[in-house]
Amino acid sequence: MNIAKVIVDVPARQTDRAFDYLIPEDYYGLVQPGVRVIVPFGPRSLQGFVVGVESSSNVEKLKAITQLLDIEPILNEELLQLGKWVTEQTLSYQISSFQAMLPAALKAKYEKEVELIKPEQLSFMPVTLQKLFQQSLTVSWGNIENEPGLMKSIQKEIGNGNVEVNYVVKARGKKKTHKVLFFNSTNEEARTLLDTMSSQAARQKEVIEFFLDKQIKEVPRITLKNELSTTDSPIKALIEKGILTEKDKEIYRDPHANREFKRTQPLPLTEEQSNAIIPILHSIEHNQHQTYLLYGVTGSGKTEVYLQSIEEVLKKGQQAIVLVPEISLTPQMVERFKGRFGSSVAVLHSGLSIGEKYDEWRKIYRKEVNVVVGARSAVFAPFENLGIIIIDEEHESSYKQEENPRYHARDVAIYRGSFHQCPVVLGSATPTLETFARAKKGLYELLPLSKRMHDKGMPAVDIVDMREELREGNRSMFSSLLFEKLQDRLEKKEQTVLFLNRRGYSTFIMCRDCGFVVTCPECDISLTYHRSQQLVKCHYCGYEEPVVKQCPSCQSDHIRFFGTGTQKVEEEIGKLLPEARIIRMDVDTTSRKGSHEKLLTAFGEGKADILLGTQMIAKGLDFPRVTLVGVLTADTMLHLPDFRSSEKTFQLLTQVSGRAGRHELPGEVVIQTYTPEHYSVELASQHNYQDFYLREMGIRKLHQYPPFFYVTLITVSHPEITKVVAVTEKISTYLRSNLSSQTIVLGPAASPIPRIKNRYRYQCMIKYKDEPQLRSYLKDLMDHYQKEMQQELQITIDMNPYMIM
DNA sequence: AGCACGCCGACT
DNA sequence: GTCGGCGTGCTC
Repeated sequence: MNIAKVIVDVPARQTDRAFDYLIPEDYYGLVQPGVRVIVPFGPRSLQGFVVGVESSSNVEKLKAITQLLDIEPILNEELLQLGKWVTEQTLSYQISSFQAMLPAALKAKYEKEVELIKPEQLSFMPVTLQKLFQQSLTVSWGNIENEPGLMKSIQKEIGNGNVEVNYVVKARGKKKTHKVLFFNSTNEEARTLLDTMSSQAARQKEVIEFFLDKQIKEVPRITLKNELSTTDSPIKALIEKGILTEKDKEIYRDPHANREFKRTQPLPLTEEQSNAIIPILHSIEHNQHQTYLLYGVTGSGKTEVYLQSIEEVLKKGQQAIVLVPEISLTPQMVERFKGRFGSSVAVLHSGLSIGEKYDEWRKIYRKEVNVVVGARSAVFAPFENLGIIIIDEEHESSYKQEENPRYHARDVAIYRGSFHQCPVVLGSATPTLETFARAKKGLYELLPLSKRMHDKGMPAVDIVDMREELREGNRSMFSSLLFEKLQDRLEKKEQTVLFLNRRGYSTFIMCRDCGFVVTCPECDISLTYHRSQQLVKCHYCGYEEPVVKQCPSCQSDHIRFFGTGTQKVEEEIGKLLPEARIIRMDVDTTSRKGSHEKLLTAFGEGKADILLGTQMIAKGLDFPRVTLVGVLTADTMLHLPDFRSSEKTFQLLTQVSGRAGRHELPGEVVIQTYTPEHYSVELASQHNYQDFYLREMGIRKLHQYPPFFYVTLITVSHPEITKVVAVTEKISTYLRSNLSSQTIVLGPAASPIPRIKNRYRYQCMIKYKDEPQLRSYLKDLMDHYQKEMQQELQITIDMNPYMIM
């Protein structure tokens, strides 16, 4: 058993398999599946994952593992197996799946450096080299690659055998440590010590007394110095005498260090909640895998059901994973879990730094916590005795990873739930059609919560037809109804949330004389005007340029800004209601770390009357003084070329409406739209999921979309349009001729965004009911285009797309 | 992904 | 003749 099977850190088709390496004698028994190693690969050094250990290999000339990075496997058997499954399901590379399961800190960083191996030859080398190696024998490649002269001399010395190129693997995540002092004596020893010590050593005595007083055996050096306001010298003396020892001890960066969480007790459950929790508790008790759909409106008390289920799991000595959408990982949510379970909760979300995430992850890995609350990737938390997995707001699109591996957290959760024989609870007021259909079919168990807590009814919703407003001469972005209510709230000192799904100032800029539209030179997308910076930006590639005052095509100055973004609304409110205090939340105001939280806290403290924002304000917020919610244009999403657009609109509107009146004050909702008759708008205003579900299912069935059919989307991109069309054409022909006659292959068709960053994009959509061979055909396709994909051609395959772009 | 190897054009 | 362009194929 001295051969290791290693998956190396090269995400490419040709290297997506295990390579064999010799295990050096020193590492016998230590190299086991799931550990990370450093191995030579061609001329380089790479990080890799050991996936197997065997006693023989078919390869003649084996190289040996250079370094072992983990003493304990970083991926246990279950996770290795899960990684393989994810790879197969999503058609990605094994290495990508492994990396997706671990915190970024564990991903290697590579550096190329040159080393002077014969220092005695230095004096014969050019002065430039002598200077270069003056400080150290190794110099990073970055220092020389941009200096052609230096490069030449280095190359010559490499030829002479005096200098060598090394590829070093650098760890990214550093464990943060601090110095801790350990007290080695018993109390009695210490007392006799105190007597025998010289009276000169007053400071040292103080230190010993400190340990005796506090009855502790260890203390961080910093703490000791602060408490006794002493210096290093007495400590050093004690260390030399052997009374104290000093060690580096790992500490965790605690993102919630300065926050107190008030401990909460389980709340009495309503009858509905009790009915919902009974089957879950039953599954927990009997180690049964079952997927539940906790179907409850906003404010119906889903969280309490989660909390009490987890409590049961913890009582059994098992662990729990709670997934929440990235955006709702607000302090409010974290607070509820930390409040109930205290320090046994780890929190994982994108707001943490790489180091902080690593720390939280290690708490899980070392079983120091039993509960993890986190976004999508937390589904891979390395717990070994899972008792429950909860996915809150199951319908949220952020559970789908939009890069390789393109996995859906819900699928992973159910897979792990089956492995651990534990329940998976999906919670939502507006479940995805797929999930609700499965619940209806009995594949999942439906647990309804129909009533809002504290007998609060759903807020009243008014739909305003903006075409009507226009006919009556109201050209502003506020209907008279919404404006009236807005004024009313300002007078009553109550708060309003305004929702608009577009950032920036205006959505497109057109010349009224010749019809010229300002578009991105690299993407076929109109540019958005950002007024505060006087720039136009592309929301897809980030391109920006100064705003034009004259039409670039006909020089006319009849330039007009069409469409409305958050910036424009902010400005407009400023004009109409100058006394209103507004907080604007969109990508532009929340890109800095922590700003998201800061803005919400400010709003919660009543520092503003109006919260204006995009998508990101729709979820999870719960502010008692919000009594009015306005949706400025409900149909922005409705007309996207995506079979889920109605569903997404319905979910969003329902979600937003749920923000109003969650507490004592009754809430009102105003939805402005140009298509008031559309069923997603109408049914959302009535909070009527059931009818929406039936209506939408009819449409899905008619057009052969999920949940009736599976969908796979292939996107081809290349700088030349002819190439893109040709390849997409070939792919669809190939699939058509190989797949069953019930399967529908659509395309080639231009993608909804036909060009991004100078690359043309075409798509081919496969709709199928049963196609067991599909994955292998797609693999063959990828193999066939492998060479071209190493150059300009890009083919992405999404086995269950959530965005058709 | 890198990198070496290898085969064709413009130059000391 | 050689230096260097990037197409091709390999990495245990």
